[in-house]
Amino acid sequence: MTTGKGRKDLPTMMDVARTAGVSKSTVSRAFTQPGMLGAETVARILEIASSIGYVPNHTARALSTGRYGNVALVVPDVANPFFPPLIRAAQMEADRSDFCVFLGNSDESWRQEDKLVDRFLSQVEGLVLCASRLTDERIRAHALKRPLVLVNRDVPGIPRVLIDSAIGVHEAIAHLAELGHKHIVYVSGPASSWSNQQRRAAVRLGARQHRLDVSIVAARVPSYESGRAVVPDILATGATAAIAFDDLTAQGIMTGLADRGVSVPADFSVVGCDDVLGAATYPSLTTVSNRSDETGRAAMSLLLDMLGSRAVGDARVTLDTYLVVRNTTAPPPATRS
Amino acid sequence: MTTGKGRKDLPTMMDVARTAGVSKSTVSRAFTQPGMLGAETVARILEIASSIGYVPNHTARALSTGRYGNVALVVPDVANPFFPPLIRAAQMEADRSDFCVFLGNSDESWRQEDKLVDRFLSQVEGLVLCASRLTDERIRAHALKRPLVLVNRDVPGIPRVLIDSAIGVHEAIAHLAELGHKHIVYVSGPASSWSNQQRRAAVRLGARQHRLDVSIVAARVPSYESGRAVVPDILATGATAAIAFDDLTAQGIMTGLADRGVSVPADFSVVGCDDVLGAATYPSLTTVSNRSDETGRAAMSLLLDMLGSRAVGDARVTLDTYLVVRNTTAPPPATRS
DNA sequence: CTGTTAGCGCGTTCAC
DNA sequence: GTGAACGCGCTAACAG
Repeated sequence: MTTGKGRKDLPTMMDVARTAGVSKSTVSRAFTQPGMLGAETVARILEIASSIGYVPNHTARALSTGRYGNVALVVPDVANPFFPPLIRAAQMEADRSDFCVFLGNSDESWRQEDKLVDRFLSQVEGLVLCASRLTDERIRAHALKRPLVLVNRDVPGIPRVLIDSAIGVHEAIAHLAELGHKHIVYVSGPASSWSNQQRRAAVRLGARQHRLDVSIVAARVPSYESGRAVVPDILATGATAAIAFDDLTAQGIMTGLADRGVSVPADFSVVGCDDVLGAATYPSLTTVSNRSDETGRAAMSLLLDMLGSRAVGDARVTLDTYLVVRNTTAPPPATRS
Repeated sequence: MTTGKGRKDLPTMMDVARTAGVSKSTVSRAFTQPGMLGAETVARILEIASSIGYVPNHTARALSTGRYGNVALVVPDVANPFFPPLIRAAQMEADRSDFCVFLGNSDESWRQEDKLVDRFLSQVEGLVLCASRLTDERIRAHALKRPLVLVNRDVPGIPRVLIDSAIGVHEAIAHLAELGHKHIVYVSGPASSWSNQQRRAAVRLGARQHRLDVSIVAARVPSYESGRAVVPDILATGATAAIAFDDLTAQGIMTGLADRGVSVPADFSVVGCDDVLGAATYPSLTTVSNRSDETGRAAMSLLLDMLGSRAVGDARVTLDTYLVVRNTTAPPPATRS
């Protein structure tokens, strides 16, 4: 049925065809295969088109070609400073190939993420899932329907780009050990987060190598508030240094510490992850680097390659990290140890 | 024609219909008007559908109904910390009404923005343009085709939601005047930015009221680097305080000042705008508040209202601001004035 | 080089 | 309560 009367309808190919005295096909070709038409014909059609404000209907084109010209990008939290640079880079990379990008915010929930993916599936050619909270099975199921690229999530068989924070975390442990710390705490992030699992494992391994005691304190959601909230738990462990899941959490921890009169780094050392705050905090935060923009670009680029049917097999891109030493780490207080 | 052989095709309504022994229409109704069907029929169909992974094709539905179920959100720079909370809020508001949202990054370029809008037009029901860099005419032209909501851009006749930073800026001027400053400088943002024009005007007006000298220094793009780069120009004016277009610029200025051994706030006062950094900087930044998340939610909500054809006329929502005094402002050095 | 035809997947009148 | 037929705007065969 028609779209109704009151609605403002865009001019269609037919409108252009009529006022140009040609058939729809000709108009169509003027836009998709100009080489097949007379140069003047093309010019005239494009002229008329723009004069009446005609723009090819993306949707109708998609339906008939199966090429949607859209991709989807799903993240757990747009407002988490880790993601905006990634989103931006991915967006611009997609744009270079004239793709439109849907943005989804899963709000750290797998249900929401699953819903979004289903909604996107029928109007995109492929998707990038960042730090997906879905189960491996769901991811595989979705990947069966559309090309899929994962970011910071390691599912064998699914193309993925991973920020290998293990290296940076190892450096952080070594750094703390060298400073003389004997007992550290890892403040974890979301349980379903691959990055969190990787970092936790790296902390455990590094601690063993350097013969450090390590406690784990859980901050479910990576945020300033979470970090601030778990400070009592952190202090209760008796550790002299903390490695946080991310910078946001670390920043919250610093505030919580300050609230309790514990000064950083004199009384307690803090290390973040992701380097999203730059040197903005005071003291400036020692943290593990990241390259979220490169990650976003790489993931989108990989996806576009897949769409170009250039087979990509079981791609597994890895970006490594390093420790950025600033001013929140120092030897433990002399009274301790 | 068909989408080809090699392509992975989603299950269609027809597939569900066949394995359920009913017609396509019935399947369609099961999803859109369950009330018209037998309760058991509906259940069985939905069951089968999800078992074979069928999801209604958004695109085909859009084509036949004219309701795309999509909206677009365009911002100048996703990575500018002002926007992520806005994007997030807008995204979630749209999601509450089951809308998918396209994200566009205009990269501070009107050409890019125009291109994006055209690409979006034929697959969305409406759009939100944030801090648009387009001319009034272009905006009006686009608004003719699709419901449009502006953020921080004031075009009469087009629904818009504005953060009225004038109030906060006035407070900032009063604050500086009270501290004893006689000469201040406004570090401007993008020329085509409504917010920038508004802030500049507010600075001018406030300065006149308080009998302050005011110089203008231009930082084309709002960023850390820009702020840092214009510090020589700022110092050259002989002013004792600066109001920056935004927090990013302010942060850059603080760094540039530190590079030259000018200490804040003892030697020089700095005020930001947007309060995106929280108290993360050191000294913590005195700034003008913003409510970017509310703005995002309000804009999207307004757009959805328009789509629900609840006429909205010439809406002009305003969110006011106030000065957040922290630690980058103090009396000017005694040696001066 | 250009016009004609069929059909992408779905929603929706109509009949049954 | 359910099935058949048409059309949304466009592209891709097929003629000419």
